[in-house]
Amino acid sequence: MGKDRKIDHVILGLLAHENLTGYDIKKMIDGAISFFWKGSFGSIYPALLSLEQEGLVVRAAEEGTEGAREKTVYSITEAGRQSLLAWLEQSKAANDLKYESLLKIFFGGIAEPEVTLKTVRAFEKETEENLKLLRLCRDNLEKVLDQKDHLYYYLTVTFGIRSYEAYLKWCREAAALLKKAAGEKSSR
Amino acid sequence: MGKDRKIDHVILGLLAHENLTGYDIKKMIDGAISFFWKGSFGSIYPALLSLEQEGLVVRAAEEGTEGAREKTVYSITEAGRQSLLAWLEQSKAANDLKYESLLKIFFGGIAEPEVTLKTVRAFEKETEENLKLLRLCRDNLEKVLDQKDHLYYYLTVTFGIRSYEAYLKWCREAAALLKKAAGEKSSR
DNA sequence: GTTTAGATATATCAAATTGATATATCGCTT
DNA sequence: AAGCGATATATCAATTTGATATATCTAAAC
Repeated sequence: MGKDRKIDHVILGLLAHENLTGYDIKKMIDGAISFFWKGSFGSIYPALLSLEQEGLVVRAAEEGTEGAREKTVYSITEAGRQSLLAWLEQSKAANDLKYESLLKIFFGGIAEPEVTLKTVRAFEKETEENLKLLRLCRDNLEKVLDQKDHLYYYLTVTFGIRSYEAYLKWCREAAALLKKAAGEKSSR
Repeated sequence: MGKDRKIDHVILGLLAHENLTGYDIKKMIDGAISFFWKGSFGSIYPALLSLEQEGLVVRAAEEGTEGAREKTVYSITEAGRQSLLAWLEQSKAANDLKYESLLKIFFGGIAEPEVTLKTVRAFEKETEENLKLLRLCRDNLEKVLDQKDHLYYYLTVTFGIRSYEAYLKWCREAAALLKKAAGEKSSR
């Protein structure tokens, strides 16, 4: 059973690029990968302590401790890099989704079609906003695509864009079917 | 804080349609909604006890207890139906995704492009299989679309199909870019 | 100059969830 | 009669969330 902490891979992956504090890690997750992965302080800080004990990360040397505010910058070790690589190389991956919107749509038969139509509209609006952000992101990335790691970031962003575009197309179809259902109901 | 159990809505939604045991609920989740929502026995059984205490479900009258194997069939109450409806009517919804595949792709720069290409291929294969199943599902549903609840089931299935189709399109683009990156590397 | 608001930084906790394991019965085949 | 897979419930450690608490630093506002 033991060793099932997904957050470890996120932390090691981010630290493989640069030294970070727990707070920095949270910011990175929220900024760069939140559209397909989330993480909270409550999992990050305990995981950092645990990774340190396992020797996969170490506290980075502090420059100028003088009067500096207390913070713990972490750095990945060679063992950490190996662990990360081992995870990357097993191409199997668990993709777990929890779409509360779809759950509401699935159970829509319990309420009037208008209720589900509202759920679809809310989902559509949220998706439009997310899509707008990701497109901005992509436009910026395309200017620097030649640089080493940017291809990989670009790939995840285009995944998000393709997905969101498909969601929006579906939203329009779904809304049309629900309006039809609402119409049939009222004209009986 | 309290009352944050998403599994409650799944259970109530399923019970709104028919009486079920905890085991039945697990089977329903696995069969009908697993492509966008999962649930384990470890959350279902405790939730059923809790919902019973809150008066949202009751143990259904057993027919022919004679020699029948022990099982607990649950039934939704009027209060349960109201609770479910209240949840449906607030169109806000939390959609939480955990794509381990994308996480591996995001951190792909640490390994050779071939490693990420393998991850994309594995994701593509899994998606193709899922898509095949959902298309079968849709074909069967289209024959009975006139029936009450089937529209809502159909909507979630088409959501899955549209998403998976978009994933596959992206997989091909991603594979092409990764092959190019691998080629540039070897010809330096 | 000082209050105040927002960002930085870490820690902790109850509640929810996962994934595994344990236990036992039933129905079917060998 | 043995064995296997499905039915059925329960439990537990480990993980994760989301909230809350605490404290400092920075910059703007007054």
